[in-house]
Amino acid sequence: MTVASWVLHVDLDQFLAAVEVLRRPELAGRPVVVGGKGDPTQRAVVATASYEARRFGVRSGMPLRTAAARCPDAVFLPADNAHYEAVSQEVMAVLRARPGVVVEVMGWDEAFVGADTDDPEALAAEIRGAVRAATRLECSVGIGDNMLRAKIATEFAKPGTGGGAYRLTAANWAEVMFDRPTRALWGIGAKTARKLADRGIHTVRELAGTDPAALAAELGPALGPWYVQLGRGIGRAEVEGTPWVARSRSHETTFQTDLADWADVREQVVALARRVAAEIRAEDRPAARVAVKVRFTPFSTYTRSATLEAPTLDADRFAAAALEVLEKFTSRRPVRLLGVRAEFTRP
DNA sequence: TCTGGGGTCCTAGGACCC
DNA sequence: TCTGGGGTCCTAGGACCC
Repeated sequence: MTVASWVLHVDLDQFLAAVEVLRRPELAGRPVVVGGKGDPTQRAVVATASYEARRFGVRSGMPLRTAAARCPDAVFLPADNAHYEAVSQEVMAVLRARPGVVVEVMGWDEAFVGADTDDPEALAAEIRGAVRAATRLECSVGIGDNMLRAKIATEFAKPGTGGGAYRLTAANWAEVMFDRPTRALWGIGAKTARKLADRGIHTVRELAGTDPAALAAELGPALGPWYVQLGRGIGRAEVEGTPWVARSRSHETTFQTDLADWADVREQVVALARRVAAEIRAEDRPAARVAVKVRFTPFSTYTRSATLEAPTLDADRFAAAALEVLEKFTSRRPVRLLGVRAEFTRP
């Protein structure tokens, strides 16, 4: 056996629902839907549905109202982000505790692990056991020769389809992926899949065989060639362990009742700006730009932004700048959502 | 059944400068 | 006389992901 460099993608199963069931064991086996304030009559969407709820067709991103229609017996729970963040950190600590590994966190419920080993399946089994022992949570592990393949491999490792781990490398990429739609690739969404289909590219095989320069001309100088690389299973192989430096900080709110009075809109923008300002001050990261997002009824969404005269940590100045940007909007249609974002200077 | 919240990166056009 | 080409910043929008 030779020691090689591997990428493992660790993905917690039905994370939010599983965490809620842990603190309320009587919910085990029941359809559980986590999202919003846990009130399916409110404007909010599903953050995570348990596998039992998914059997009724409940999916992430679906309005809670729809989820309730599909699964009237589901238990609806409010999202408790602070708790999920804490549990997530426990899991990441378990991953980082393995000797010699590099961990790159991708969200609350997933991380890449870079490791040199002659038996990645054994490492995957060790990780699953360690996470289970420390947190009582289940996870699936994708094994790959780069991050793209490891990430996609996780889909084949999930409960119901896989046995907890799955290996996807250059050796079986064509066999496993070539007949699948381009949408199966990490980075190709519904819109891009349609654009590719319009050009006669439906499968991963067809994408892999496309001339990168031709796609550059049609879909952009960077994106076009990148899509072809995705089709070929090529991606970053080095997992980065250095802490992520955020580019921006933002808050947004969807109002349960649209704001019809522009005075209320101004007031809410100031409140959001002050929340953002408090956070960037706590992080000591001055805002260089401010952006304001407005979603009018029914759903048209626009963003306006401006570079500040000088980067600032001052809440009054930041809020004033946000109000100034808000004035770039001239429509006075009812407002469904407001957002304020601070962008940091690039180091 | 009307569509959350928090992010990142890419693209393209225009301004502006040399 | 009304024409060049490159580089960079600013801004808005699009797309994707968790």
